[in-house]
Order: sequence, then structure tokens, then C-alpha cells
Amino acid sequence: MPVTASTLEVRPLSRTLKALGDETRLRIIALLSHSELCVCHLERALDLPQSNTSRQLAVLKAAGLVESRREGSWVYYRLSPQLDALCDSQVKALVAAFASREAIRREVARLLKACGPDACT
Amino acid sequence: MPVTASTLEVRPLSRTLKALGDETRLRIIALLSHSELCVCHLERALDLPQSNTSRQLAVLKAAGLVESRREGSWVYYRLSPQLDALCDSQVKALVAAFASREAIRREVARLLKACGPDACT
DNA sequence: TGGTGACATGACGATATTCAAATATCGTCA
DNA sequence: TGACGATATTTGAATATCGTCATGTCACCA
Repeated sequence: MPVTASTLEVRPLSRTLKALGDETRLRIIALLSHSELCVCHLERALDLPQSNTSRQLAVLKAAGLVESRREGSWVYYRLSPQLDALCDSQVKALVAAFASREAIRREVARLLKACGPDACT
Repeated sequence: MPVTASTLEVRPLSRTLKALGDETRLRIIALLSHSELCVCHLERALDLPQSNTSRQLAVLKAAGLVESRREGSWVYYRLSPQLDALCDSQVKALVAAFASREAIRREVARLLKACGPDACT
């Protein structure tokens, strides 16, 4: 019996890892490991054009890594819970590594003060 | 201070995850989680043409995920230790999940008997 | 209702990845 | 050395991905 992709059930995992295999998207995950953020936050933190930021978020969303909610004009993104066990362990390991980074935490705190509904209104 | 890829040091991780973001390559990692194997083993287990198997192994090797040693005509592949801390935690989580799968273990045991230097000579 | 800011998406060129088939290389043995 | 099996690499065509520009949509407000 060959070790097929389906018997191993690696399909969800391969999609997840494929979405994570990109520097920009990993930076987004690193930021979201600390807090829910809206697109304008991410745009500034990543120093990327708006359309590019939005595109990478769409990729992460399609892979089930993030989810979003709308609040007025702003759309907030946050990490999404993982249903697949393999995906869950991978994402948990990643988030744990990023969440412990003090430098990221500070940057996120700065972002939350500098812009967004609490400051831009 | 923007959250750049270099300050986050996600470059090695993005390369690793990109290499892992493929069903075939994940299947190879799953098999190698149980034992060192040669290309002929993998070819049969994956039911893939030789050139494809070899190329996927080259991708994994370029990403530093596997390493190889030659024994006569055969080339054995095994998982490679990870120097980067982020890569290491990701790979460890993956290998732990695969290593506990009894079905994979049995298939690997079968392969090791059915072909290779111990059986094909 | 018109205007503006926040975000998403269609279209495009540039670049990268995929696979199979053919070919090249390497080690072994006669 | 010459032939053969095991593995690696090259090739080329199809496909996918990336980043940007322009445009579209949605929510809010005057």
C-alpha cells in the first residue's frame, strides 16, 4: 500500500504550509500572534502598498490561517483556530515562537496607538 | 520601526516552509520521520517516476531539510538537523506527528524488507 | 446624494514552479 | 575498459505566483 497524500491526510497541511512559506505572510502571522490588527496597521508595519497587503491577507484567509471581521470602515484580521490536528500543531509552534518576541509586542503596541479606529477617527 | 523580514529573522523559516508546502514532499518527510531510506524505497512508496522523486529530494536538500549519504550505488536520505530555532521547532512538531503514525511505520518496515541493498542485491 | 477613506479585486508583465521525457553522471562488476 | 543499474540534471512547455496599477465596492458623513 503506497503512502498516498490522502491516506496521510497531508492535504490541509500542505496548503497551510504553502501559505506560510513566504516572508511577507510570516511577518503578518508574527504580528497577528500578538493582537488582532486591521489592514491599515499591517500596511504600516510591513511597509507595503495597500493592494499587496490586502492580497497577502487574502491568501492567508483562503488557507484558513486568518479570519476577519468588519468594524465600520475597518477590517480586523486575527489568527483563525485550526481544525486539522497537523495544522494546529504547526501553527501553535509558530505562534508560540512569535508571541514571545518582545520586539514584536512593542511594535504592535505602538501600532495600536498610532493608527486605527482609536486614533484615526 | 517596521517589522521587516530580516529583523524577524524569518528568511530561513520561509524557505523551509515553502519546501514543506507540497504534498509529495510532506509524504517524503513522513516516511523519513521513521527511517533513513534510499531513493528506490521512496520511488516505490510514493509511486512516482524516478526523476520526480529525485527532484523533490533535491528541493528538500536545498532547503536543508534532508541530507544524504552514498552507499555503493544507492543514496540514502535522512532528515537533517535544523540549525535555525524557528525551523527546528516546526520540523520537530511535524516529525513528532508523523513518527507516531503506526501505518507509516509499518509501510516503512515493509519497504526496508522489500527492496534496497538488503533485498535487491 | 455626493464625497471620502478603507479595503478588495481585475488585469497585466515579470518571475518562478511544475512535470515528464530525455540525457548525463556515478558506482559496480565482469 | 565496457555495460548496466541507480540516481541526478537538463530541457521545454504549461501553469502558478508575485507585485503593481487601476478600478470597484463598501461604510460613513456632510
